[in-house]
Amino acid sequence: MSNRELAKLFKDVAAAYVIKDEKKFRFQIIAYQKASDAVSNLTSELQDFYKENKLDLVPGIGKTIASHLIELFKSGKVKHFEWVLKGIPASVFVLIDIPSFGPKKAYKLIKEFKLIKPNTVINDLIRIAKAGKIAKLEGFGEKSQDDILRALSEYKQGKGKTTRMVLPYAYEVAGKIVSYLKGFKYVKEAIALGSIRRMTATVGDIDIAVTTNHPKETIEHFTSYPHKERLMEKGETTASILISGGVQVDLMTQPPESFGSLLQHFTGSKNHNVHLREYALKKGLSLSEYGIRNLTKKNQPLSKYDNEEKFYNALGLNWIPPEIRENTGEIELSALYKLPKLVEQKDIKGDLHIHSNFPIEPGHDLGHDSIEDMAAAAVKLGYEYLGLSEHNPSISKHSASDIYTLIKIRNEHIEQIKSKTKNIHILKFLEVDILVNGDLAIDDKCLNLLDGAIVSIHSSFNMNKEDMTKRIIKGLSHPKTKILAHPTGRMIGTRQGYELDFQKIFEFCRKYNKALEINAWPNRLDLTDAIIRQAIESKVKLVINTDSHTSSQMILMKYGVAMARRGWATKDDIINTLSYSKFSEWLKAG
DNA sequence: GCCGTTTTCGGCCCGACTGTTTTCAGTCG
Repeated sequence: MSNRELAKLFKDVAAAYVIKDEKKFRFQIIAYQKASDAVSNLTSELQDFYKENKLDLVPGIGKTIASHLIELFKSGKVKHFEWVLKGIPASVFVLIDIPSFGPKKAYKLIKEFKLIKPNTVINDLIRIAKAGKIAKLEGFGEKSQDDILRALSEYKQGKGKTTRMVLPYAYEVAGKIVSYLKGFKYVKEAIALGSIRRMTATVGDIDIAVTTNHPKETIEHFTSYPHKERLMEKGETTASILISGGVQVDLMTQPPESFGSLLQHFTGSKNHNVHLREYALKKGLSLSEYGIRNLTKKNQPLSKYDNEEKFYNALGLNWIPPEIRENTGEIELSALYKLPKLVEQKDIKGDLHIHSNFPIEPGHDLGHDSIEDMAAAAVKLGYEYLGLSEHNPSISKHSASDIYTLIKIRNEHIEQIKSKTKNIHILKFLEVDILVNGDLAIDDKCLNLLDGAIVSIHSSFNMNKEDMTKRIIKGLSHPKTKILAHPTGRMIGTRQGYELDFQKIFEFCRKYNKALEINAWPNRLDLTDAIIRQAIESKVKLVINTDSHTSSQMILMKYGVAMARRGWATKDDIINTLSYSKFSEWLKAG
């Protein structure tokens, strides 16, 4: 069973407990919801943990659930789950995947109208709603009947399940709304929070916080946003709208004196906040977006915090960078004042994965701008060095000697530019294909013309884990090979990326001094944050590159840096924070 | 059912909003 299916199973078990007796099973419900959440955020398959006898390593899975899982993987079913789910029609579990439907509402409707067929339940319920039968039920009314009807038809049309936005796009959309809000006279500060501030690779909905002493007028202004498609909710301090493209935007307001707690609360993540509040409770403190309440003394006024650092400090913690607020140990380390100093954009000294428009007749896409333009952009960014790494000349169109000549011509051209350009070091790289059998696309003679090779997979993506791992390690084995580009090959939203045995890749890279790339391209963001962290724990060096095909794309570096930060990378973990002389040493070292 | 820098027992985040209600239940983040 896949993680997705297991997460759904745990979610269903939690829902079944809610239906059975919410009070009695209160903590089982929390436990199964947590387990579901944990499994869906896992980067490797839970079944692999089982095979390696490591289920107990998964946070949120304890002894009881682990034993249920073992039973499940061995026999395909779990007696305890069957008991919990007994008597609840399968159609209930279809409905609870639809926004605004929880276990209670779903069960009540299913029971009332005897909708036991899971495949037809949505259409059946739509028909019943249209006939006006739901409004007559106790606890329902005309309004909720309309809401149900809309939720069901939106779900049927595939809305609500809208694909997540890539981070840079969400950033841009949020930026527009933020400036719209900042243009309003009563808004003091406006900032995008949530997953945008944490810089997750994809963003579901856009969260924005503002400080104002006039929340009512501000919410009025927000809900009249010109690109609004529909108002979702509007209260005294918060509101939600749907904008074109089906993107949900949530607004939260606070007066300026509570800006710190507002930032903290609305940045999340949810798991970070839950854990932080549990941590605070042990000290007798209760946290909310309004501030901190001391529970140990009676009638204490709420302590307010106008900035976030003071808020964390009040809990005995160092301020925690948003990118690592995922409840993966950051709170405990912060309490010990031992958080790592994460890499910053200003630490980056060069970009090594750049495609110019030099006519090298590559097998894949060529860049659009000249080497001179790329170099100028690098200077502007304050870099010390730039690695030119067009794709290798097409091996289907050219003979080995043609390829050698093409690379040589490019080298000569680079030398000419180098003699004119004194303020940046230009390196002769190439992005070389790793062929199906693990050989590199160009021969030793060609490779020896280079300062270094970046290697990557651009064909036969559908290999199994073992074969792909072998293929990549073979490709990395050449002494000129220094970097593995976009290691998983994923394309967000369109291609899943191949599976690799990362422990083997890490081992090889550490032993032979190879770096794994963090590719900053918006649809790639590859490596992912979780694998970056594992790589760092395995003491593997990383490099952050933009894979730019125009000079203007080189500013995308910040998204690569963000992924590195999410993976807890410090400056020392990133090769292209080295000065040019240190970097050259690394390049030449075997 | 999970978990541990006061704990292997005894805790378990906090609040907003909506609709259907006259004080609350359900859902969401």
